[in-house]
Formats: sequence, C-alpha cells, structure tokens
Amino acid sequence: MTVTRFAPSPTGYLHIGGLRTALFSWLTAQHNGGKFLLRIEDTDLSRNSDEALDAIIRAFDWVGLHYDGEVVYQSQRFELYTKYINQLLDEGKAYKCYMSKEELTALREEQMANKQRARYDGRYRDFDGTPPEGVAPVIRIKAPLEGDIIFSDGVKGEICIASSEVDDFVIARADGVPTYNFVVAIDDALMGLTQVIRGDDHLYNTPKQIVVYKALGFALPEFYHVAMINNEEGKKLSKRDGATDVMEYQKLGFLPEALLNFLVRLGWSHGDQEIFSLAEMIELFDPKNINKSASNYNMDKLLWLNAHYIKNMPHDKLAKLLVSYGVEVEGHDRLEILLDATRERGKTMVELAEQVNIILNAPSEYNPKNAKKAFKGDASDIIQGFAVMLKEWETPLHLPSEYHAVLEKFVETKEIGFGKIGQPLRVALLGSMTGSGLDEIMAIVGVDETISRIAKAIEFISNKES
RNA sequence: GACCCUUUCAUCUAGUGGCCAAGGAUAUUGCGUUUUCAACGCAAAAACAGAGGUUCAAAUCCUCUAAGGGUCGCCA
Repeated sequence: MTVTRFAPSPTGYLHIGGLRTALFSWLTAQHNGGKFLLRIEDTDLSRNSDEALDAIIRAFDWVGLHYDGEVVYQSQRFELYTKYINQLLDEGKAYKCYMSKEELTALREEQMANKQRARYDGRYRDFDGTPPEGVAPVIRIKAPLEGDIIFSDGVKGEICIASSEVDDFVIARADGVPTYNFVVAIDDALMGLTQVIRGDDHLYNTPKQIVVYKALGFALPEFYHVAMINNEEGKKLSKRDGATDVMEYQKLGFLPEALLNFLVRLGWSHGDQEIFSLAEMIELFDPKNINKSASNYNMDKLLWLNAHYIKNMPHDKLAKLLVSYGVEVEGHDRLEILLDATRERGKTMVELAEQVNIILNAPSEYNPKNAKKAFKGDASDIIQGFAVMLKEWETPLHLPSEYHAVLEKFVETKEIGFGKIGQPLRVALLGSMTGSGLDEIMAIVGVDETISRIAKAIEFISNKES
C-alpha cells in the first residue's frame, strides 16, 4: 500500500511551499488509495512550540487535507531511537567521537581554506585508546569510505554522490538526543513509507539517510525531490514577498480550492489543463510528472483562479462564506440578485465583500470627478423625473427585469438615451461611475432606498450650485 | 571554495528525435459586447540560455561554457 507523509518541524506556521509538498504527498496517497501520515519533527527540543503545531493543523483543515491515523511525534520516540543507536554501537557501525566543538570548527575552517568540502575527518572512527577527559562524546555513524552512493530520484533521475562527500555524521548529540537524518530514516522506514516526497533542499540529506537505511537493514522508499518555489523575481520566497503563511490566504480572501489548484500547477501539469477540482487532481496526479526545475510564484494566476472559483461557486455556499468576511444579507431573492451582480467583480472574497457593501450602503460621498461629470446639465431633473416615475409605477417592483422596464419606459418617454440617465443614476446610487448593473442595484436596495438615494444626490447637486 | 541540481514566451507550462517556421494558460495590447466597470468572446505580441558535436532530421541525445538554485551543523 502507498504510504506518504508530511513531516514539518513545529517552528512556525505552515508555509506555502510546505503546503505544496504536502499536497503532492497527499494526492499520491489518495490516487493510490493509500495513507497520508503526519509526523512532527521535534527532536530539537529547544525550538518547538505547540502553537506552531496548531497552526499547521488548522491550515490543513482549512484547505481540506486530512491525515490518516495519529500524529507521530518524534520527541515521544526517543527510546526507540536510542535502541537503534545502541544496536549500531554494538555492531560497530557507529562509534563515539570525542572531538570538541572547537576542534571541529578549526577543522572546517582549514578545509574551507584548502578549497575542500567541509566534513568530519573520521579521526575517532577506529579509536581504541583512552578517551580525552571532559568531553561528552557524540555518536557518529560509519559512512562508506569508498565508492558512490547512488539512488534514483523520481523527479531528478539518477543521483550519484561520491562516498567521500558523505562524512561520518552525528546520529546522537552529546546529551544523547538523536539527530534529524537518523530519526527521519528510522521513522520513514518504520512508518512504512513507500514514497518520500519533499523539498529538494533535502536532496543532500538523502545519501546520509541511505547510510542509516543500509546500517539498519531497512528497505528504501522511492524519493521525490521537488524544486523550490521562488518569488516573482525568481529569488527565494521570503516574508517580504507577501503571504507565505497559508492561513494568511484565508484572511486575504482566497478560496482553498483556488490555492490548491494554483499550487498543484506549480511544478506539475497534465497537458493543457489549468482547472483541477480536488477529485481531478486525485485522479490525474502522478509524482513522476513533477518538474525538475524551480518555479516562480505568480500572484496574477492565483487571483485568476480565485476569481474563477468565486464565479463558479454555488450561491448558498458563497453566501455562507461571505458571512466570515463580514457580510450578511436578508432575503433569498435579494441575495441571489446581489451575488449575480457582484460575483464577477471580485477576485477575492475581500473584494467581493467590498462590492456587496458598496451596493448595500448608501454612498457617504460622491467621487468628485465622477460627480462633476455625471451631475452636470439637466442630470438633476432627469433623475428627479425617474424617481417620480418609480414612485408612481403601478405594478410591484422586485426583479431587475421589472426595474429595467421602468428605465426603458423612462428613456422612451423622455426621448433620451440610456447614457443620459445611466451616469447620473449610477453616481447617485453608488457614488461612483463604475459598478454593477443599475437594474440589479435597484432591485437589491428596493424602491424606497433608490428614491432616497436619488433625493440625496439632488440635494447634493443643488447645494453645489447655490 | 567543494559537491549536487536546474535552464522553452514577462510568468506557469505542453513537448520524451520527424506531427514544432514550438501549443495552452496568466499577465499585456487591440477589437467586440455593455448605460459604466467587471465578466465574457475574438485577435495580436511574446520563448527553445550560448557554442560545438551525433543524426537524413535536434527544443528533445552528448560535450563544454554561462546564469540561477541547493547543500556543506551536536538545525530540521
């Protein structure tokens, strides 16, 4: 059975790049009817925080990725790791190293000065003398001295790294706490991972982990190293580039389906298809099609996708969502008309909420430039005349089409074009010259409010003139 | 510095030796539609990093160069 995982360290919020690798892993599991596990890499006890873990799980909930089974905490598995450390020590596959931190630093500096890759020189590998006093040893694993470490990466192809590049790295700190590359290999093996999908910043950890797999006799999973997401300029994504925290996207008014669709197309594709529902992603995703190269974050495309999902969301769902962005609307028909009138005008939920509020709330001021243009000449008389016609209209007015009939009758009677009434009426109703259709706006706010807004505009015009 | 990886329009990408004088999408520009804006429709502009090979044929295979990225922790 396919088993994948996401293994964050709880040091902050869920990063947008992390979400993409999580998504790739999750999709791989779903596609194959397997399991997707969550493991918390908290072996560095000084850097953990519970809030960070909460934030990660909340982000998962928001986008709708679920993990199977219980969350695995590495900090709760130290006994297990210690058992394996002792086993390797007993078998002579690991050893104690008494080198001090100062000595290590000196060694690294010397190697760098000699234009070499910095690495531990193995000086305690076969040590059987008397250990120096006052140094708590670390445990190092014996990496191969000769040959190459070769593995096949599902994304990058065959990776070959000379053993001389992989040193006898530390598997347990001086205080006995095991280190990352050691526990990752153990957990991935014990948790039954079949595919390990992670950022390609881990590419160089893979040969180290393979050393552990081999020493412990574990079978290797398939590795997939996914290239990074850069900012719009092609540089490393940082907080200065805007939202990197997944939950930030909710605040900005993005829909989870848009965010996931955006992320899945960063580094993966299926022919010319751009829009993927979650179900389609699951059906079509194959990690073998992941791109080798890094991709740049592209806000415009995210916005386009978000607009797409807003436009295509069922009204009741959209209305419910709008509540969390501060907009609540009474009346079923009214809501329908309102959403029809606004949904194509907002690329985010925040913008959509703004559009809705512009219609719902009478304008507190008129855009000076627009007012000047729209309220000139006989504009006041025209909208006044329209208000009268509305007031005296004999059949009840509810639907946009009914308001449209009034408007049509009005331009016909007055023998004017739509443009003549359209501009002043729009500014009277909204305060600006752009926005939703007049018929819809009037249907939403109703006859009384329409007349009242017109009256206010007329007052404004006469004040200006006097 | 060493090692490893990457390179198709501004951006995301299709492309696995002939179907490619390179296709789609976003963004951009123009036109249409509309009482306005948006949405939508149509159109335009826009790329194989460079140089050498291999081949009847190269975006695709090989070599080198260049540019970008990653890694070199008792962090993960």
